Amino acid sequence: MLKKERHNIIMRQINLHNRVLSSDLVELLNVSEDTIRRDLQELADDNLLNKVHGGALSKSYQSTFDDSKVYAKDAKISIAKKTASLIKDGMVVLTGGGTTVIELAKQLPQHLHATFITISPLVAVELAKYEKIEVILIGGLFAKNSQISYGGHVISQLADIRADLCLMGTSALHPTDGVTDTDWEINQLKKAMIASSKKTAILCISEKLGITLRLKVAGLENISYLVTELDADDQMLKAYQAKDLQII
Amino acid sequence: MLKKERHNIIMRQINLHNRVLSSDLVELLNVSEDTIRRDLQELADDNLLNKVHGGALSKSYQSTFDDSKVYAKDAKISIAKKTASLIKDGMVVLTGGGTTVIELAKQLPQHLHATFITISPLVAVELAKYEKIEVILIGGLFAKNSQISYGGHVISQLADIRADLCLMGTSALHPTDGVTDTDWEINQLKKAMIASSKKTAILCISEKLGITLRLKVAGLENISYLVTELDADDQMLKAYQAKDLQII
DNA sequence: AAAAATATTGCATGTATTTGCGGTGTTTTT
DNA sequence: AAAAACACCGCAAATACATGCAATATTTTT
Repeated sequence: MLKKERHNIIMRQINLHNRVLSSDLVELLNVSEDTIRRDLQELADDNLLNKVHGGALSKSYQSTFDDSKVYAKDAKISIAKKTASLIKDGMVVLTGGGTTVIELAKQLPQHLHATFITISPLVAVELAKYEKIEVILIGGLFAKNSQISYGGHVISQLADIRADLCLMGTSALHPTDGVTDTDWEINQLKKAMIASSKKTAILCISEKLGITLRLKVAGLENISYLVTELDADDQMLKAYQAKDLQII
Repeated sequence: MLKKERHNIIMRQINLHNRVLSSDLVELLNVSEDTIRRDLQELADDNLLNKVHGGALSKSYQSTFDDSKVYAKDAKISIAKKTASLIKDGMVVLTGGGTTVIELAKQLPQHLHATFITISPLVAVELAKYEKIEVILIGGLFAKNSQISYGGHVISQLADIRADLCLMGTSALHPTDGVTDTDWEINQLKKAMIASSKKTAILCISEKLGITLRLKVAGLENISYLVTELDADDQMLKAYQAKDLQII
C-alpha cells in the first residue's frame, strides 16, 4: 500500500466520522502504530487534521465539539460505548431506532466486521460509513415521529431473521413488569425483534428505570443484557440484579 | 516496445485502478525499474498522473474523497421545483435516491396528500416531515456509496407495486440510446422501478445529456417526462423533442 | 544504404525514504 | 499507586530513488 493511499484513506475516515483512533487505523490499514502516528503527524503538519492523544480529530469538528451538551447525551454516549463491547466480529446484529442506537452506530470500532440489520434509516446511514460492516435495511411503512419502519410488512420480514443480538432502546423498564411501551405498533415490532434474536440487549438511560407503561413488550427473563450509564453495582440497579440478566 | 505504448498502458492502468505500483509495472511491461520511474516522471510532468513514492496515483483519485459539497445545487433546486408540479393529490409516487430526488423531497408543497414509496432512507426522512404524505420505505441490502437499498429483495418488492409516477435521477441520457448506467445492480433496480410505474420522469441536469454509458436502462419511449434546469425550448433539447416525451 | 546524431534503456553506485522494533518516557485509566 | 495504553527516539533492514555511464535502439543526415 502506498503511503499516499493511506493518507487518503485516513482523511476519508476523518471526514466521515470527524475523528479516528490510531488503533482502528492500525487494524484497517495493517501497518504498525508507529507508521500511523507518523502518518497522522505528517497530515497534521499539512494542516489537514488535529492530532490528539490516541488518534486525530477533524479540523472542522472543533467548532461543533461542544454540542455534546445536548440532553442526556453524555449518558447515551456512555451507553453506546458499553454496548459496542458486546458486539464481536462475525455477529449478526438486529437494531431498532432511537437516539441511543444512533449514538451507538457512531461509536463502533472501525475494524468491526459484522452484519447489521436495522429498521432505522438513520442507523443505516451511520453504519454505511464503516468499511467492514454489511448493512441491511428493513423497509415498510415509515413512522414519521420515530423514524423507523413498522407495520405488518416489517414483522413478516423479521420472521425470516435469526440474529445473534438484538439492540433496542426502550421508554420504560421495571423490575417486575419488564419492558413496556405505549404504542401498539411499536409493541408488536419489538416483540418480533426479540423473537428473531438469540439474545437481546436493552439500552436504557437510568431515568427510564422503574417505569411501567400500558403495553407489555417482554419480561426481564427474555432480556440478556441491560445497558445503562450507571455502574453495574449502583443502588438503583439492585432490583434488576436478581434476574438472569447481565447488567453493564 | 515503444515508449509511447508503455505510456498508454500505464495510463490505462491508472484510469482503471486509480493507482499503480512501480513494481507491478516492471512485471507487466518487462522493463527495468529505472525505465518505469522515468516514464512516471514524464507522465507526471505532463500532468497526467501524480507520482508518489512507490508508484503513482490518478489525478482524479485525490478529489474523490474531499468533495463534500453538493454539485450544481442551483440546477437541482430548479429541477426539484419543476418536478414537484407533476405530483398531484392522491398519487402514488415511486422514487429513487440521488441528490436531485432528495432536493425534490425538500421542495414539495405542505398540503400535498400523496403516497411515496422510496428506496432511499434519506428521501424517506425528508418526506416524513410532511403531515399528509404517507411514506413507504423499501428495504434490502444497503449500498454504502449511493445510500439506497438494492439487490434482489428490493426488486421482488418492487414487483408488487403499481405506482402512478416514478421519479429517478440518472448518470446519462442520450437522444437515441436513452437512459444508461455503469452499475449492474443499479441498472436492474431502475428497470424494475420503471416497470412498476405507469409513467416515469427522469430528473437530469443538463450536463448529463448526450452521454451514453455501458448498460442500457430504458429507451426514451419508456420515459414520459424529462425534467432539466433548461427551458423546454432550449437548443440542446431539440434532439429529445421528437420523441413522445414531455420536456419540462 | 551507410554513417552520424540522437534517444532510449539497463546497470552500478551512492543516497534517501519508509517502516517496524526495542527501549524509554509520558499520559490515561483503574 | 499500579497498570495499561500511548508517544517518542534512534536504529537497522528493506525498499525506492537519482545519477552518470555504457550499450543498444531509433531517427536523421549524408
